[in-house]
Amino acid sequence: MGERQATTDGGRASSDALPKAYVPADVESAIYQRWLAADVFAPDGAGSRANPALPPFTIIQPPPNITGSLHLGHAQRTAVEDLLIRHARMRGRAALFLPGVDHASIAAQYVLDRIIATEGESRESLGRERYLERMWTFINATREVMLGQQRRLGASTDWSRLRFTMDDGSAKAVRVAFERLYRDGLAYRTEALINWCPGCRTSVSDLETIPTPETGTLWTLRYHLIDPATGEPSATETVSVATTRPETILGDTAVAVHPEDERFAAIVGRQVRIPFVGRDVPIVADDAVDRAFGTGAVKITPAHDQADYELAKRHDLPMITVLDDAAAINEAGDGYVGLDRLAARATIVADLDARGDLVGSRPHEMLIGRCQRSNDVIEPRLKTQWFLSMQPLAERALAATREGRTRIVPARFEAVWEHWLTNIRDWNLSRQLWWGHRIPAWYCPDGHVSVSSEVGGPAACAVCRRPAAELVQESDIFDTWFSSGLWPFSTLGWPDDTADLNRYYPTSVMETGHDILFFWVARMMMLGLHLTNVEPFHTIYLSGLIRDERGQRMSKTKGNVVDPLVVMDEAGADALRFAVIHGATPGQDQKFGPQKLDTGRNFANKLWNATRFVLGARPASIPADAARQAPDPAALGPVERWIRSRTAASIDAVDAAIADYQLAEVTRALYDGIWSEFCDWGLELAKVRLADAALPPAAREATWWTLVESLEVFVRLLHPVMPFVTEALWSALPHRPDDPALVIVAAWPSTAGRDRAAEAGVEAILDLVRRIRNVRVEAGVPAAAWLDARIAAPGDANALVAELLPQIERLARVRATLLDADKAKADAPGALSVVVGRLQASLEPHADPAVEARERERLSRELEVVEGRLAAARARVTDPAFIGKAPPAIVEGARRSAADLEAQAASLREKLGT
RNA sequence: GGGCGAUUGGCUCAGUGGUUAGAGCACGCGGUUCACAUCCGCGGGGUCACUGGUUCGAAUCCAGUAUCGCCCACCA
Repeated sequence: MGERQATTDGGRASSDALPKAYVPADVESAIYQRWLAADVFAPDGAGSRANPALPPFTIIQPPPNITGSLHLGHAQRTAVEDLLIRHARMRGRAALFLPGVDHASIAAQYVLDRIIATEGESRESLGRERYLERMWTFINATREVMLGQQRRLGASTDWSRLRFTMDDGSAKAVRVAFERLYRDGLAYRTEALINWCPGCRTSVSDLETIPTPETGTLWTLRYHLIDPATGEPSATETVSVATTRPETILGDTAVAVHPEDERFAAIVGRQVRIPFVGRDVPIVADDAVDRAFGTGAVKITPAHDQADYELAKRHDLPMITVLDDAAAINEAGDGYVGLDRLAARATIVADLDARGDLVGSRPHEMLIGRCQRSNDVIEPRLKTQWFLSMQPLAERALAATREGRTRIVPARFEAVWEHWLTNIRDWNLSRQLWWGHRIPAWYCPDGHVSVSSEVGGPAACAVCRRPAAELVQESDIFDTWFSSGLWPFSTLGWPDDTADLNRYYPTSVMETGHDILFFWVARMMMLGLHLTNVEPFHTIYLSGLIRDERGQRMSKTKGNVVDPLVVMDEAGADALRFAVIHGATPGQDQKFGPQKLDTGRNFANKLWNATRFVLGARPASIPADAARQAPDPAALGPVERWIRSRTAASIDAVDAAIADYQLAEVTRALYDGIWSEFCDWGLELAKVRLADAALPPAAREATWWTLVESLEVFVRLLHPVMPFVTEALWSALPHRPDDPALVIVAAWPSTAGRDRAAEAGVEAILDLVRRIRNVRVEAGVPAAAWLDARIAAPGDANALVAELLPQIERLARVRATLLDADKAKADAPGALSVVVGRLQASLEPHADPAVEARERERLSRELEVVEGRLAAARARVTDPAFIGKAPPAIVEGARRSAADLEAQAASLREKLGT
């Protein structure tokens, strides 16, 4: 299959092949090809090492819109998903990461319309068939760009299962789902008030209508009451109403007042005449009217206002549509027919003024609904459309999270989830677009409705059995989110009873941005529960949004979109992945600037060079092709035990962070573990034994195998975050015969446990080294100078210090003499004193009075600090409230720390001679 | 109008009750240490937004305030 066998051919311990710095681009692409060749992405691929006894782990990728190239937000999502998948894969789970693309009907049409407009064409000029052909050409091009970006990022998606929301499988799922929902009485067709976008010429959902603040005008105008005696409008009796949309008076069918408003009590039940259209309409009383707003009386336009629509239904008022598809006045608007809504508004205001019925106007702050896509002002309109009853579906979705079958990360979004699902309104499924799934409903000349999931439609009218030839299919298509809502199971073969559906459904984690929690996640949950009877995923992981350096949302119109490809060209995919995961606090937006990439790039380089060093430091007694072996326990020194224990600590930290979805914490733990501990201290300490020709070979071999072992663990731990550099290093490291050739399918590390005693012992020595370095600098000792040092350690620490004296010498740049524990006090005059914990050192610089003076000053400052802390510590341990109420372990800790400080202060005082 | 989030060093952010609040970047000083200058060593820098409360103990819990941001909502 691949160019390698399933296992390594033993070690290849050599640094010759590794260049001095990690250079990503060419390495990355070669590695991706190796993964593909080894067939490791598919959970059932030839290279899979999944344990069949373990449950599978499935992530269905949120399908990006087909319309364009990916941005940093996609890169972050993919990085997070891929991290989870790679981790699960290494844990031995059959890990399916299923890729896909969304047809994005309204967004795609919007983009294509603008493209063809530059060619002098339009939707209408092309016609439905040619338009759709054009769309397929368009998306076939963009799709390749997007998939290339995913590969570049290292997404370990199973390309054999790539899906598209417009492919045959999705189309079938859509038809069957709709038929089920229709039969179950949840999908229904009715005339209702919908959000109409005149620019896109389609209805849009509530979620796609963006409330936008705007300063409009609030006009006050008056209607004349009908004189009951004459049946004609009275010249004197009027009622004033306030409106921001005067053109809608053409569709007014009532005036409403509050039932308890005494100002209007006398006229409730009377009629007013609507100007221009000459219609007489009633004055009704309704609680919904706000007495304090405007004049207290409100004109009612049921066909073009949500609140008016609700009120009209309560009062059984007629509903008159006055706007057409282009939002121009239709034939109901008498003298204004054909005028655009805004032109009509101006004309009507002028005409009212001319009649003397315009009472006044003032600027008015308000929220205007605008189209998420085209930014046109949305007009509410009456239309016959398909809707989906949401309440029964929402209840099950709510139960799933309330009862813990699905968990939302971070948990605070559960409150948002609750609120939205408990106040949910029915979903308008119909779109007057062409690009998408056509609603599988057929109408017969008698108006009967037939819904069918058959490709060819129903054989006959479901009601009157008229033949299919006489039926006409609905021309509307589905809201693009309808097919998206089926995604977790349509991708696995639903509605067919497929092997994939049985094995990988329900899926594991749904990762996506918190901005589409309602658009998408809630709908997948509701449709999934209804259609498959099970929660489609057990965890919803919500990512934050990526913003630019100034905290602004990235958007094409702002021109601040960062192209992941450009970023990866500069710093590599690993660096980008590290950066976006490093900032990935669940649900929290992150700002992204180029400087954040440096951390990841440098980190990859650091690990790269650490590996180069280790490979190059192989003792001559170990053959270059030796298979990896565990270090001989009998030959381990304190340093080796410390390295192994700290490596185990890193495993624990990473495991805990992943289990809790604290992915940023994963990068932090690894950065600290690899750089600050393993490289800064582990390797430096290990160099001493590796270079000591006087030691028996077994000791040096144990040190080297310890380094190899830790490095190998770190490479595996880091692989889900930085897959490329770790894969490159994996092939350079020696392995056991049964290790796989690729780290992507290597086993996740497990810990043999910590060695707390070794950690504490070495940690104390590291503290001593740190303090010596610090003192040297403060005393102005030249960095290159070697000082004589006398080191004192109390009884039980003495042996360890003795054993690690060479390491202390190297790291602190001193020539050390270890004093007998009994005679530990003797400081030479003029020496630099170091006191840390229970260890002491005195350094003897070249005789220099200036250094001596600085040294006394330094010790006084240090004593001051120690005494301050000591005072606080004493106060605490003598406080009866503290002793009585704090847990014993805390009290004990405080006592110990007070005693240490006391000893330290005493020794400092002695050195100062006070 | 309701809800949520943020507020910690110059910048970007960790840190949900326990000694002395951390990191990266930036900054200052020093460095030809044989893995790495994409580096090494040392250092300066924070009354944890504010006010009050709970507690032996608060950046952390509670209440309120302020500023910024987001979500939801049919005052025409």
